[in-house]
Amino acid sequence: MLSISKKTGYGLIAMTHLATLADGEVCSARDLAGRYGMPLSLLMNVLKILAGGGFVQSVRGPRGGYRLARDPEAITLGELIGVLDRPIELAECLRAHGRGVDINCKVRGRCPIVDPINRVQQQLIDFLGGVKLSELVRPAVALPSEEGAAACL
Amino acid sequence: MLSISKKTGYGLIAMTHLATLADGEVCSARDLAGRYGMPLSLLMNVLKILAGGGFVQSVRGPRGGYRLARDPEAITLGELIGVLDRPIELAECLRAHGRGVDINCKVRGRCPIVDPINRVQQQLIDFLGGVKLSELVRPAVALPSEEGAAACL
DNA sequence: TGAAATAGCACCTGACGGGTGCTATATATT
DNA sequence: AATATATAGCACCCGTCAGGTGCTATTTCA
Repeated sequence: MLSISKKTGYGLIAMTHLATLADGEVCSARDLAGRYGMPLSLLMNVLKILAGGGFVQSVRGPRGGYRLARDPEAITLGELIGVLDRPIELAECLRAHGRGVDINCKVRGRCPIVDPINRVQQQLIDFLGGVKLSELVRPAVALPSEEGAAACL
Repeated sequence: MLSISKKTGYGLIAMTHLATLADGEVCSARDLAGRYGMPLSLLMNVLKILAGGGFVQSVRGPRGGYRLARDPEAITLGELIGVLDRPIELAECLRAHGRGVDINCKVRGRCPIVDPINRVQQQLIDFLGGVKLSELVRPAVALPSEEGAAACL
């Protein structure tokens, strides 16, 4: 399937919102979930992963929440997908060993499409690695209301 | 998940092999399955789908098999993924209504990432739609042996 | 007539995406 | 100190679907 998981979708929504915050400001998971109609506990899982990956900083306690830990210019769509979903891997045999092709296949004869698919995969990785979070925020529509629903992802 | 399904993988292997056949020659599903170690009945499903989609022609009866129905130059990776896997759709809300954005979301407020993701998706579609089967075949390694195994996809 | 091939079902099964709930821990406010 | 609000970290459930198997019908060459 060539699609983005809901986890990644929720993560992207959260990240784009956090990117609109003023310096030092934080936003709670509850707030984010309420704004965009995302399931709270699932969003917390996502934010936890993002915190572990160094994408967001968490502030505990009342008035706590999350803020971006890095410049939106320095975060790419490829990275986020890699952390929230899984590293981009068009085929099992193309494990991300740097840029090499790893053969897990129980192939005696060579599979005719490993090389071509690997080429395509590299282009895909390069492409997604070039899409910055800041670009996703550009027409940034920060929702003002407390309640909305984004069940689309 | 950003990956190619096994069905698509099997289909690609089959198509690349068929692309190496001489004019008028056919290759049976059994032969293909044997060469590349693909499960026969599953491959037959795949070939059936490809036949239905007008990508290959089927010849029934003994000495029958499959051949390409179109010029490898006129078949794109994007098309094959669309038929064997499903149309490329990064998010549910981005149904392939031509090029428009369709909102299935139960969104009251606007989801902040629909537009950016749609842009990315379009670029992805354009990219995969530009990869021709003929390009995948280029270093074409047609397996000579009767038996091999390509369990990598 | 029989063997070799595709055509077309129906069905099984394991993995995983998506989601929920509970408990522990940190911290600001009172 | 107490309490309320937040994150942290689990354990677990469930429906869907990719991946795969098996059987039967149909076509067609030898």
